[in-house]
Amino acid sequence: MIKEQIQKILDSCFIEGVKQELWSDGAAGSYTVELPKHASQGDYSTNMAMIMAGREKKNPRELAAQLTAKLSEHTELFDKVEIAGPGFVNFFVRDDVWQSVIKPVCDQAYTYGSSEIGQNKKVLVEFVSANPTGPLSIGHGRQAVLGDSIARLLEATGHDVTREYYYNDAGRQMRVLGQSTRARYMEILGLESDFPEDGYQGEYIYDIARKLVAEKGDSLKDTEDVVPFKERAEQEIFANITDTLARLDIKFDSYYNEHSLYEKGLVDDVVVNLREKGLVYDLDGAVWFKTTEFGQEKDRVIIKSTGEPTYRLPDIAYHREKLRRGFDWLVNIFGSDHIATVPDVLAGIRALGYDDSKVTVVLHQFVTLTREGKQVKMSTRKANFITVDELFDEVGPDVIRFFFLMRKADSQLEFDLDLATRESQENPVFYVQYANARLRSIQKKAVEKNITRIPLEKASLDKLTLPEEMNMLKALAAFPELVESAALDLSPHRIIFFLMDLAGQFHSYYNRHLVISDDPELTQARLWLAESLRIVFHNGLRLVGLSAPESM
RNA sequence: GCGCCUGUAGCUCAGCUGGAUAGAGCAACGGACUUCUAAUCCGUAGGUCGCAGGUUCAAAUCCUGCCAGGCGUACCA
Repeated sequence: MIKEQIQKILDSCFIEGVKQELWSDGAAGSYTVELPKHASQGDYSTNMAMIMAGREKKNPRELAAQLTAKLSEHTELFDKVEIAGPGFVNFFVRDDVWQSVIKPVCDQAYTYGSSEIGQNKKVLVEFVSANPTGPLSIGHGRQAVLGDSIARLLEATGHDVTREYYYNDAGRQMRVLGQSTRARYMEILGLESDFPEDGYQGEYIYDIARKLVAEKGDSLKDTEDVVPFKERAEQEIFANITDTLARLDIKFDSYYNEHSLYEKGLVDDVVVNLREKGLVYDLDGAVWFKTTEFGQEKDRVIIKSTGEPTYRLPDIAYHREKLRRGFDWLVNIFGSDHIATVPDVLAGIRALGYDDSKVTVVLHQFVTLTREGKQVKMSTRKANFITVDELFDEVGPDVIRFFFLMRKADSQLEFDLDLATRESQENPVFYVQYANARLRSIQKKAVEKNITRIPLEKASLDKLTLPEEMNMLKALAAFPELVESAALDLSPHRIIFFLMDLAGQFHSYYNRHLVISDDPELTQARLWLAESLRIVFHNGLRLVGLSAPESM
């Protein structure tokens, strides 16, 4: 908000200069207000003079001097305005402007940082979307946490968010799951069984088979049909998955079954539609989609010669359906192994006459697991992977969420099992939560000492003059902008880094200065600062689904 | 071969649409608890931002070419 004020003032000075013919309007829209790295360079700076100089072949420092003269008149906001370096103009904002940020923070309390920039735009966030063939692995965990945190950020910025889980219970994978379950069932009964070569070897299949034996005895032993086995396995595994997600405080608004697309004829309809447009053809008994017309290297099969569709076809139908359901923005969270599907789906919806710019795909790289400094290899089929559940039992939801959010999606994420499970105290999540708990503790102490906060209007906030205090106030002021950009860029990791930075500032301040001191006026001012810090810690933690404990 | 992602301190990673002296945590070393929680703090040390060119007043950031790693490149999902 302070940044916006500065931008406005800067714009008006720019226009004024154009009218006075000090410079042309060539630089309009290309100069920026930015945050300098060093305190000596002010609170904000602008590169306007250098941009103008580049276009007009004038001396940047001369232009900067003229700009500075205009800006210096705004004493309601600035202490001073300086020219520096090659032609930067640095703004030094008055202390009382920073001090005044406490009021909106405390007034808005748990809504501080939220906004309406999303304008109620309907967003569908699709994530996890794992087929029910086994428990959620660490890789799914990253996706679950990433998707849910992105959804939370979008909600906080005024979007109308739907969380959706898309799955397929009809494909080859599921048939193998049914066969695997049947084989284990027979095995438990002591009967001959043929475990499929590429079957699911996890212990959980035995659990499901045991339940079947307990419920049905050997009544299924002559059933050649794998469907009852598949259905039972699916039911159990899905219950397990939703339970795991619930433990992480992740809930979906809808589960979309791929099968329903076939039932409604929506898959066939895509083919008919594309055929009308001349974008599909038959070759070698298969049906091909002319993806080359959309900039790709080669055409792709959408229906195999066996008559079965490839994954592309239902995916295209599904995405068209999302758009038909009235969503303005489709956010898909995919693992990097799904890269190949993205261009096909985009080409598909474009071919069908829909706007593919409404689709944003967040691709996250893989999670590598290390234990004792060595990488652990994982495979769902061989069931030698670590599940989200197992991890949960060892470290709890906050550590899981925090670990997965500490990296941007583009980076491969190394999950150090020793660090996560061993000494949980070394974990940075506690560093942030501890700051929140300490702030609460200060407030409790004040109550014990019978010190109650006087109304904010009566507090002498001008007592907050320490550099540490000014820096924290500046961070508080920047929080709403941060939430906005983290939401629009779908980058929850920025919230994490902000919180770690602010926690560092606060811990340092805490060790050096007393909030509750002999000076009653100063104590009041600092108690209000503490309250606004606590609010921002709370809001930041909740925004990415972390808890904000009051004591630790 | 081609496409996407990554390469920044010993390790794990930030660095927003190019900006002025590249940051943090861990690990290492030395300090701080009769004061609001030491799950904390203070200090020291650590860098040719993979390499080479180019664009720009300004490049870790943009462009090109190499090198290294990951994921894809199926009539598997």
